[in-house]
Amino acid sequence: MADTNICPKFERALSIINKRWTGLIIFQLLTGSQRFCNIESGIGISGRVLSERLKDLEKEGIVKRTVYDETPVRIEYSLTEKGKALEPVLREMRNWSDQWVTTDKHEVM
Amino acid sequence: MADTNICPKFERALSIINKRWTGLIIFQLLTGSQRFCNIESGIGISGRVLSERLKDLEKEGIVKRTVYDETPVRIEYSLTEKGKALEPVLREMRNWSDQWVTTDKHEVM
DNA sequence: CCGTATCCTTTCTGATACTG
DNA sequence: CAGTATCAGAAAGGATACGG
Repeated sequence: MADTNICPKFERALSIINKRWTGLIIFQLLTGSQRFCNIESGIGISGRVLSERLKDLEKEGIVKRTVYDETPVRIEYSLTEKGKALEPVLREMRNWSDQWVTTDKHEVM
Repeated sequence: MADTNICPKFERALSIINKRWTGLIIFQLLTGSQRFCNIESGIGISGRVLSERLKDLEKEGIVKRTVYDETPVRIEYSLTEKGKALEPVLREMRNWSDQWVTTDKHEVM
């Protein structure tokens, strides 16, 4: 993507996580397994995009898709170890936003 | 933007930081003040977009633009307190990428 | 419920060219 | 050096409709 040379791994991490919705999806999954429609309504993402993101994250080994063979079938998404390891990142982000971000959106950039 | 209800501040933070290049720009600025062209060549961003991002970040109070009245004039960009406070976020991200991200790009998503 | 396929609109980006 | 303006192509997003 952007092949600079500062730090390839870091840049790659950014390209994974720094996509729209991804942060919210992981944030949501940190609270536990979720079904597709829960995530969808939980963060207000469209189905098409959520599907896309979940597949990306699955491919990256951050999210795991589990099929419970009940009737009707139940499918849940959860974080892998790699995904859970992102918790500190999100936590720090959360701290930062609590401290520095104002809610009054004078002008949303 | 995405008006869900999980955590407005957090979502806002994401919308600020989760834009392409922003992470890298801040990462770069954490090493100290930089001039426009340094950032530009440092991370391989086009001037047009860098200019845009810097203005965004300035408006958010994350980056400060300082004009040194020399001849020729010198302009440097640096992080504000709010910007520096992002260091832990980036640091955790860095840790995570060191631990979990592989460089072999089987297929860059 | 859990998606995928299509289509259409909006946004983003980079290249280029041009000021102070 | 430090940008801004324009422009055209690429990418991303949402809505809808449909299938397993």
